[in-house]
Amino acid sequence: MTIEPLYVSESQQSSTLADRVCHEIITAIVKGEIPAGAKISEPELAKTYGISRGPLREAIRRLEGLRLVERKPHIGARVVQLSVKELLEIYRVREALEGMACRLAATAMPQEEINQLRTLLDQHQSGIEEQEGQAYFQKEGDLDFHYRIVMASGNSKLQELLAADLYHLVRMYRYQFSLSSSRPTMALREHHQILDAIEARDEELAELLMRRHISASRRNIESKLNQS
Amino acid sequence: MTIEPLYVSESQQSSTLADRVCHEIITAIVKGEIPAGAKISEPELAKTYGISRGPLREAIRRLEGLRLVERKPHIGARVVQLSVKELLEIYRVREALEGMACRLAATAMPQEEINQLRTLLDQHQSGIEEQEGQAYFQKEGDLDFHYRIVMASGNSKLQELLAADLYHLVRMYRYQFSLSSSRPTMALREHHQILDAIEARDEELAELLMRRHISASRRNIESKLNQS
DNA sequence: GATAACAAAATTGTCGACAATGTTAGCCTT
DNA sequence: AAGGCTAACATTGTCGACAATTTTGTTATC
Repeated sequence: MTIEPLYVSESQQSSTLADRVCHEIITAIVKGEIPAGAKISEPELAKTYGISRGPLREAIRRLEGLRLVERKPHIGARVVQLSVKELLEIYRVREALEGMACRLAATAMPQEEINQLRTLLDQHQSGIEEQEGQAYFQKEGDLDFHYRIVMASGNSKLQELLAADLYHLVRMYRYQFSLSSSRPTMALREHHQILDAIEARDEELAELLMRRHISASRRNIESKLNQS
Repeated sequence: MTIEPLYVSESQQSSTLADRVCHEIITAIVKGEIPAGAKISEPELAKTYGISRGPLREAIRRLEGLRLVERKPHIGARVVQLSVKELLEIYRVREALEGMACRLAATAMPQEEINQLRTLLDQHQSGIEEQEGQAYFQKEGDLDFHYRIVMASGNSKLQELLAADLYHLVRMYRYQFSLSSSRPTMALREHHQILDAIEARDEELAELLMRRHISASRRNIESKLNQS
């Protein structure tokens, strides 16, 4: 049984070419099939996806808004070039936004969802112990936990900014830098503590723990990438 | 030989129609010239701005990413409908993001910029005392202070999310709900305190004060709009 | 051999026309 | 008269062609 990545609106029967292709390109960029920094050729991509340049350009405009590509007038669009500096910046943003999300979730998350999330964490535990699919759990599983907290905040603006915008970039970094938390056991324990605070309806603590959790990840990455 | 006005400046020399018209539409939406909740007719708008539907649709795709319009396939785009609930949600996001921005600014803001910002606050003081142009200072002046803090954070992701995305919506609300801080003196004092904390390089305090400042604005709006 | 100017090719930007879908108005049935 | 069906209309979605701009390649000059 695989955990459905909820944040990927999948199989998109969006009925419009631009929307459908937009999602396909997002996936391709996140997975590195279209490499970072690569130029996006409109005629080439149009042929690849079998559509005309009209809808494709609309899709690119959307990707521009998601900060997955950068466009210069009359020159063209390039996939964003990932840098360590920007990755660390994103973690600062996550620390702020997910901290707030966690604070709100402490008030708004129904007990039923808390129980479900606890079950999910237990599955992650199994995943780590078995060493099987560890990479999966560390990557997508971690993001799944964070995703559920954000959704539980009940704040649609937070949900949009994090789940719809930022997580694409986060996943892109994980794929391409092969970033996996080198501290899965520690991270899992922190997830449990965060959930404890939410269940205790302790806003202050919930926010504090989430911020520490993300801050620790940031410092972890920082030291790992600085030493090279 | 015709003499072109060299300083068309304000009207975005973006060299591409889609970009130029996009900015024009943003302004029109923020100011309410295209009212909230209104349907966006592509043929009509295309005629208004004297362009064809191609670039216009690209502009609309961009507005969609900025959350200024909502699009439904085969039905069309509408300007977002502002609600009190969403306004309060935005203030939660600002509390989190600008709190973080303020924390970073406490480390990164050069003394020179701090001095300039202090001067700006003194001008705001004069504005309030004279009662002349009070509305201006309360609206745009307040946002100007916050804008400078965000820029001083040195975090490009924060800058994008706040300055490029969120502030459009904030300004839209201010225009259309005629929201002006009913506590200009208090707000100005808080601005000074925040700047004091930054000058003292006290990250913790700077973040705390900014969060309180925005939280107070939120509660102020909350009580004012709930009583009606 | 290097550089600058020019010409050719490729790419992006824009437009108008056609196809697909959604909406509306009128007619028929009950 | 009310409700549903149908056809005409309007709007959105898609496409191919043309214009404007940038990039590339060539040639001529120093």
